Amino acid sequence: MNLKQLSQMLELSQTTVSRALNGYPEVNEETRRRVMDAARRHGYRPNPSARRLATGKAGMIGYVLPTGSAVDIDPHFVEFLSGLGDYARAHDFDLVLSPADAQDEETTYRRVVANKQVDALYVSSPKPADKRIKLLEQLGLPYIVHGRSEGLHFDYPFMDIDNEGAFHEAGRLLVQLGHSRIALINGQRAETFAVFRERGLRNALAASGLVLATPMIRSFAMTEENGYRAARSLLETSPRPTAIICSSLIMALGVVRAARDLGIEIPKDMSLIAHDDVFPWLKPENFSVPLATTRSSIRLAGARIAERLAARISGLEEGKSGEVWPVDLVVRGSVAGAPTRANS
Amino acid sequence: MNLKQLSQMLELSQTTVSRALNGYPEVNEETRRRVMDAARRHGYRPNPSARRLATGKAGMIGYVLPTGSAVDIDPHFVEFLSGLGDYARAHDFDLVLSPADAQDEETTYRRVVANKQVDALYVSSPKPADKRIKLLEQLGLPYIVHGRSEGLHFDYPFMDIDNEGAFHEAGRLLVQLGHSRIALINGQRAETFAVFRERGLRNALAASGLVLATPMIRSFAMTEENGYRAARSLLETSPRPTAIICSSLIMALGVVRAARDLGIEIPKDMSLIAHDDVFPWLKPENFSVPLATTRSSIRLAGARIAERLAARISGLEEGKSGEVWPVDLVVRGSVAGAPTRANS
DNA sequence: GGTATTCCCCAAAGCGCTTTGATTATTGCG
DNA sequence: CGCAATAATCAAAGCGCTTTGGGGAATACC
Repeated sequence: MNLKQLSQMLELSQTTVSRALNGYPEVNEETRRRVMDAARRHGYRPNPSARRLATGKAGMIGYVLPTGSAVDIDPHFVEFLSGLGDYARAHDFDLVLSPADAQDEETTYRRVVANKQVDALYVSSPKPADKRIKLLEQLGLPYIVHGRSEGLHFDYPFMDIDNEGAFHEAGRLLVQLGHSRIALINGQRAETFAVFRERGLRNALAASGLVLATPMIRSFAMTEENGYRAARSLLETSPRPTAIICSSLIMALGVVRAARDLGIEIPKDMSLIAHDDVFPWLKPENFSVPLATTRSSIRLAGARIAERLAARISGLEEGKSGEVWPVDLVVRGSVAGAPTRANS
Repeated sequence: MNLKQLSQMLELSQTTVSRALNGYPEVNEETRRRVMDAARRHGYRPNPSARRLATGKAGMIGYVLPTGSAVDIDPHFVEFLSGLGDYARAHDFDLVLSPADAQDEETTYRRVVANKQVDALYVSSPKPADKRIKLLEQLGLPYIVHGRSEGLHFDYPFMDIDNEGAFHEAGRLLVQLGHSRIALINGQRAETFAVFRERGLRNALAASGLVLATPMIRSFAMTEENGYRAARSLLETSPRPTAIICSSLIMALGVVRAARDLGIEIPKDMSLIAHDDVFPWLKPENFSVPLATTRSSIRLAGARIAERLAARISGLEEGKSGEVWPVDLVVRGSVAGAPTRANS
């Protein structure tokens, strides 16, 4: 069933039917009702390709997916996607993933924009001075960044959580509990969130006259194995840290394993706080010692970004406004006062 | 730069230019070279919407993504996607995710097909007698199922791993090591893979005159927490199982935690084997006791499915052939002989 | 030499929609 | 009553591509 057939059936022109369906004012309300009704009854659905060709609007939002044998999409993505998908379903648009060579995403961005394949894009895992943001700004397609870049000389629309504040809080708590040797196991430095988290922790320590020394920082891709290695190398120094703050629950698994291997008890010998993006399949309260976390649902972020993208597409949202969500600090059994000298 | 401009520039008709570019035979090789060359130089890219409208081909493959507040996309999906994305990038097509209400995926499938939004679909997590397969068969769009259904009275194209064989092997190994009380912590029964795995294990036991009794089976969504609960409930019975086979690495985390809580040592008191889909962020060899696994890369499966979908789209692959990949059994420290009576 | 092939290329007709520019009723106003 | 304004509809022109159905020129065949 296409427009032509429908309009013949109604003995109206395609123009009128099209307008009736798309809510244009220059059509009699009675007629509109008739049209809407017939469309529903016959299950008429405008052909998206035709509509796209005519309007230039795609009804889809896009994401450039970095791929390559060396590239691992991380499991956070799927949670984010859940949120995005929820909103997208409710508002009837699809998502296009355009795989790109991780070495050369620019080509793909340009292609997607030039072809008008999508109405908006979202950008994730922004790096400091991220080129993709510059590019999109220049290409003029609506977009939102999930996270933040740094050192860009213009504003851009983003949605981020307060990584700095979160790790500041976490650090402050540890300091209050008497810890002074606090280590950080972070995600890769190339990611802006890692920069912010480090900064937050550093400032928290500085506020009490403490220093976050380079040897107390590890930055790696967030795998269990890297968490283990980082923790091990930290805990084998002397004097060892009495507390670790860690950027992901998955890494925290490795940290816990390292502590166990070394006979270090949590929280007696060492406190541990990790950032929790809220996975349904791995919960901090179920760690052998319930894990204190800085918590923020990445899924909700996905839904919010979808919402804002939709608003931008339809012109309801403009400007370059950034949005920063606060992060909860959830204290659980993995934190305790710093061990007394006798223990350490 | 569009076809019209390009053809004017070359002083050729759009027909000829189009044909030259798409490799049709009725064009002079010399002309073709000229055209190809000009197209490259001017960065001409056919507008996909127009092409789609004209040909009905979309240049995209689709996936209907079940969503809803109660639905969790599981982390396996992202690994699968990595593989799919790798292939898609290399062969220049995009992926469309169409979010659907998990309660009513049919509507979305119909829409996607009716609109010709994609050239092919892939279906994951098939259930026994999966309705989606019937529907697609009837709608006539190329598709491939990742996994298998059961009880369908027709053939369909699928790619699956040998779940039955894998758990058969795993079971056989345990039996050979003297285990007789073997428990299964499985994924949800609604998933066909869970049915196959149970069957594999059951047959392995039966081959030695043993029985996989219902009280020795647990079936839940594959989260750490469910792994813990299942293991706990199994290990608190008496006599308790001396070995557990578990359907996922994530669940295995919970199993290990349960064993630890109960003071049960792996592998001395209990052997453990889990299925490993190969995540970059969680590796079985890094469990506190290296975990024996049945291993199969879900990422490779993604790439293979993309390949087959592409072949189907271009008519290179036909028929309903299923493809079953063998699964490696990787023995590591988490398996040992059954404990002697004194220990159990 | 004339006719049949083959080789290249073209004009034009879609694909299904939106939108512009008119056209035909209807109503309002002096 | 006549003319302007308003409302409601339509025909037709794109959007950028593929593909059908020819057609002219060069080559082959008898």
